[in-house]
Amino acid sequence: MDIETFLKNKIVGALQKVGLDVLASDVILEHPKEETRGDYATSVALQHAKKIGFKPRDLAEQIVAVIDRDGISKIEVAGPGFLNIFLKSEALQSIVGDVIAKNENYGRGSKKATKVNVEFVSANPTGDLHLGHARCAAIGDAICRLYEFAGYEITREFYINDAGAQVNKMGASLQARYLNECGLNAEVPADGYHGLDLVDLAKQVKDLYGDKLIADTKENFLTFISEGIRLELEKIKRDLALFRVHFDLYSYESEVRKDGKVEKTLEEYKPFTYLDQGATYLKTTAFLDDKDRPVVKSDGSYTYLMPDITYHLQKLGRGYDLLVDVLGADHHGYTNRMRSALMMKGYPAEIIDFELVQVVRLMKGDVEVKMSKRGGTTVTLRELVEEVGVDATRYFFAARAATSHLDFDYDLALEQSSSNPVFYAQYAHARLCKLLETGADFGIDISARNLRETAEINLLKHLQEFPNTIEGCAKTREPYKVAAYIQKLAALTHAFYTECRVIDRDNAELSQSRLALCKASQIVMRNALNVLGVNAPEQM
RNA sequence: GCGCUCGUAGCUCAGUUGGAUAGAGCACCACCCUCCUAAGGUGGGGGUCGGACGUUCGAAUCGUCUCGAGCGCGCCA
Repeated sequence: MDIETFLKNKIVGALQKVGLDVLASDVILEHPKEETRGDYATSVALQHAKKIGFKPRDLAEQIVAVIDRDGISKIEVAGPGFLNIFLKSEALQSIVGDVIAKNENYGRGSKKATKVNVEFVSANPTGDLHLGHARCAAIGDAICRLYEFAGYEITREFYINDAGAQVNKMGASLQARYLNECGLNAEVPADGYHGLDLVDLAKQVKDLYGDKLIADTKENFLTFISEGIRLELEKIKRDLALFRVHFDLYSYESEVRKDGKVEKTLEEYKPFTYLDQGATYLKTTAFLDDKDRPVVKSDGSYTYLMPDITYHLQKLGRGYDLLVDVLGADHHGYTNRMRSALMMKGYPAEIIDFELVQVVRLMKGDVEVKMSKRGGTTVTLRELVEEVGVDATRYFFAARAATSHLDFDYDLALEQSSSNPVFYAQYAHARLCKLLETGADFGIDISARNLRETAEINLLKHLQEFPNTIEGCAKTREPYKVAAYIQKLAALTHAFYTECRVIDRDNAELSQSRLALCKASQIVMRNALNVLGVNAPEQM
């Protein structure tokens, strides 16, 4: 049993003796910043005193009087009624053996029955992935990794809008570029895609088809669209792989629309639709929306919303307990429409959740970098990765709350010093690996019984928090808190390294205990970095 | 006008769902290698938590109002 559960059970037991029924899961243990306040502190007495007509301090005194002291060296009442708990050192030292035994599974949550579908990136197949997609990819994948590590069953899904107006524009733009490649005059439409990446695709199309597509026929146009989508998607998948993001499922809008599935869905929504000026509206205001939304235009074609609803219902039909859509923050108006539409079918509002990812500004010093070097309109994911690397990019994007605007500091991401958080964490891991290698002949003492320095104890306590951190971050989908955990772990590791000499030929027993702590810390650092999709190098 | 996301140190951001003296990193200043990676560590200055009122033992956190920023409010996606 881990220490926190062990303590919580003791507290619950004590509360029972006083006549209060409290669940162990409702007991909140804190880690006081000041050592004088113990290894753990809790405010249970303040929270529950009123229920039985006690003053908080009196209840706290009662708890101290009756609590089982096994494993506890000291427990005292402080301030308005906090309980400060001091552990016996053996209790803390036992963490080391626990971590080493579980190794790559330390921190992994128990298997949950919840099946979660996370849809993210879902970029239109009309151009390269850019900065915004990169942040969505980093956050989306980190959320998935968090969920998986915490024990949830997850599906990573990418939705491809291959049927709307956007792909028609892309097809027309590609056609113009192709004609240019064939030495003919043609202009990319004003509202088309002017990026130079389409020139590359046009060359590829020409290599495949020669000049067979020159004639301006419907059939040829459809070929430009299908080939364009295929090639764009190939690039997107290649860039995602480079970024270490892999999807379980790619879903196509064209598939969603097949076999009258959208028509059927529309039919099912009949009780919630009405006609206005030739267009069909969905009564989303009956639920959470502030405005009804058109689903069929007056020309008979669907708005984007209709196939989107069909698609979400199809996802739910596959048996997920929760859908998560990771979207750019400018899509926030979309959330209530979709949620309302699902509620019309009887789903609870919580069946779907949205992660709104705020914009990224790329900064070089005080100057914002807006344009891509290659003449494109924005900086692409590929460029970013080539310049600063996958690890730094993923870490920086995942290390901030999705809802907050992010300034990505180019120079900082490249810096090889403690200023750069990624470097700082990876360096801590490499240092631990080096110590373990150098001290390999000592062997490791899993009991870690010689650890008692402040730097050692602080590190032990932090290692102990890892499983709870994972559990909590997964529930709230906040990978940036894992990054915060990593930074603290790195700081404690470096402090330990400086203050405690690990390999000491004159004191083998102490060395064995400290090497065990190194091993445990190395495991936790590696597991934590892995949650963010960042490598843990063994040497630097 | 309505809605969403925000407003915390000079800068970038946390703040464990209402707890003790509001934290971290960067930047700045001063220290620490005869010894495992100084690619590191220790210490220091720096705050009207945008503002006001309210809720209670207790508010950066919850409520109302207000000021400011960004985004959204289409038979676009």
